Amino acid sequence: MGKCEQCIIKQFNSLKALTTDELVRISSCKTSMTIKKGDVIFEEGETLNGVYCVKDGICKLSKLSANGKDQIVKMVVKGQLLGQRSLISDESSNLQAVALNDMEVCFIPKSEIIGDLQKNSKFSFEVLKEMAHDLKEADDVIVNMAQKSVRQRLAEALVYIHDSFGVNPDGTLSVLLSREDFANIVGTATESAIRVLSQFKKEGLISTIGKQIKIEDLDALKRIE
Amino acid sequence: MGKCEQCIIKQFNSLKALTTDELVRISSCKTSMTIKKGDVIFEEGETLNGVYCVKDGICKLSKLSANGKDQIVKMVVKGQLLGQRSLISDESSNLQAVALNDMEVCFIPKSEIIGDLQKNSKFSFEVLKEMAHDLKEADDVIVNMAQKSVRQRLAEALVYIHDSFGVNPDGTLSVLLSREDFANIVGTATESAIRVLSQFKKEGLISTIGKQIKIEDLDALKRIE
DNA sequence: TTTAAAATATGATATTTGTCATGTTTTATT
DNA sequence: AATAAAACATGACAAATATCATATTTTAAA
Repeated sequence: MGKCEQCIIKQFNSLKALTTDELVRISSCKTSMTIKKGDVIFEEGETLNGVYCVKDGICKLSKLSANGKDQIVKMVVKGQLLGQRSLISDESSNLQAVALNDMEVCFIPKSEIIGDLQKNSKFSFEVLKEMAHDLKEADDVIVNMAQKSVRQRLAEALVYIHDSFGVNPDGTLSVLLSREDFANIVGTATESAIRVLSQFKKEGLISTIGKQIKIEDLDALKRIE
Repeated sequence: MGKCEQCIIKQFNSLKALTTDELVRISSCKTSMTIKKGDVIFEEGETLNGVYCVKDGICKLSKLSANGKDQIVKMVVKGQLLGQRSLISDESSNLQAVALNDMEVCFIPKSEIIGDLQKNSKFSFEVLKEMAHDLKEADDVIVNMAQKSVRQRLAEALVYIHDSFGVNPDGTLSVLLSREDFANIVGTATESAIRVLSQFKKEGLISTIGKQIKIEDLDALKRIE
C-alpha cells in the first residue's frame, strides 16, 4: 500500500499542508479502495465518517429533486478531496456520489484527521480556501441556472468539462458522460439535452464518435450567449 | 463607539470564537458605519479588505448576469458577517452587496483579523462551519433553480424569508422587497413574479398591504410542489 | 398639493422547454 | 452472432415562461 507522505496526489489538495509526521500517521490508518464505474460511493443522507482522496478517476455529486431528477451539482476528479464537508459538520451528506469511471481512492477516517484541522492552521486554511472556491463556483452556477438558456448552459458545461478535465489523445472529452448526465448537469430534460447536442453537431461546434464528444469549435461554444 | 468584547451581535457569528484579548484589539481598529437603504456596500469585482459585521438591517448579495438581470444569491441579516470570503482569498468579490434597508455595520480590516484566522483554530473552525453551511445551502438553491417551477420557487422564497427573517407586529414580512427583488431571487422575469404573487393572493395564500406581504397560509405555501 | 417617476398589474403573444410517443442505434449478454 | 436492454434520436404537441404593450397604482420630488 502506498504511503501518503510519498504520494504525489496530495500536492493537488489541502493535504499538502500536513506535516510529514501527520501524513505518516494518516497513512497508517487510511484505506485504499477501488470503486467501479457506476458504483455509489455514498448516498444522500448518509453520514460520512471521513474524506476520500481521489487518486484516479472521476465522480459526480448529485442531489435528488422532488420531481425525481438527479441534479448534478459538482464533479470531483483525480487529485481532489471528496466529502470534505463531513469533517466540518456532523450533519449527513446532502449529496450522493457516484463514480463516472473506475476510481482509485484513499479513505481517511474523520477521527484521524479532525485533530489536524484543529491543530494545523495551515491545513485548515487550505480547507477554507477550497471551500471558498467551491462557494464562488456555486454562486456562478446559481446565476447560470437562473438566467441562461439550456443552449447556453450546455455550451458552458462542454467548455467547463473540456477546460477542467481535458481531452483524450483523439481529442474527445476525457470525461465520458451520458446524455442523461449532461441533462442533469444542465438541469433540463434528457430529450432537450439530446436535441441541443444534435444541434451543436449540425452547426459544427462538436462532433461525436459514439457517445464520445469532441469539441470542434471551442471559441464558438464560448461565444454562445 | 461600542466595544466588540461587549457587543451581543458577535454571539450570532464566528466572532464569538475570538478571545477577549483579540476582541479588544479588533474593537480598537474597527469602523462603525451607517448604510442607507439602496446604498451599494461593495461592487462585483471590487477587492474587499475586510469583513462587515452586520449589527442591524439586511442586505442582498447579487451577481449581474449577461442578460442584464441581477440574480440575488444570498441575503445577509443582522448578526451575520458580510464578505467572509475576502479573508480567505485575495480574489475580488464575485458579488455585489446592496442594503435592503438602513443598516448598522462594523467594518473590520482584513489585516487585523487575518492573523486570528491563522492562530485561533477555534475561530477558523467557526468560519469553516459557516462556509460549509453556505455551501450546502447553495447546493440546494442550484437544485431548486434547475428542477422547480417559478411558482414553487417563489413559494419557497416566501417561506424562507418568513422563517429566516421574521415578521413585523402586523404580520407582514419584516424584509421589504420589491417585486423585482423577488424576481431576482427566484430567477424569473419581474412580470412573472408579479403574476404568481397575484395568483397567491387570489388563492388566499398571501395578502398585501401596499408592497408589504403577509403570509396567510404558511402550510399551503410549503405544500406547493 | 401637484406632478413626474417608479413600481405594480394584466392582457396578448412569442419563445422556450417539457412530455409523450415512437423509432433507431449502440452496448452488453448469452 | 443473436438477442435483449439501454441509450440515443426526433417529431408532435402541451405547458411554462418571457416579452412587449399598456394601464393603474404608489411613491418621490418639486
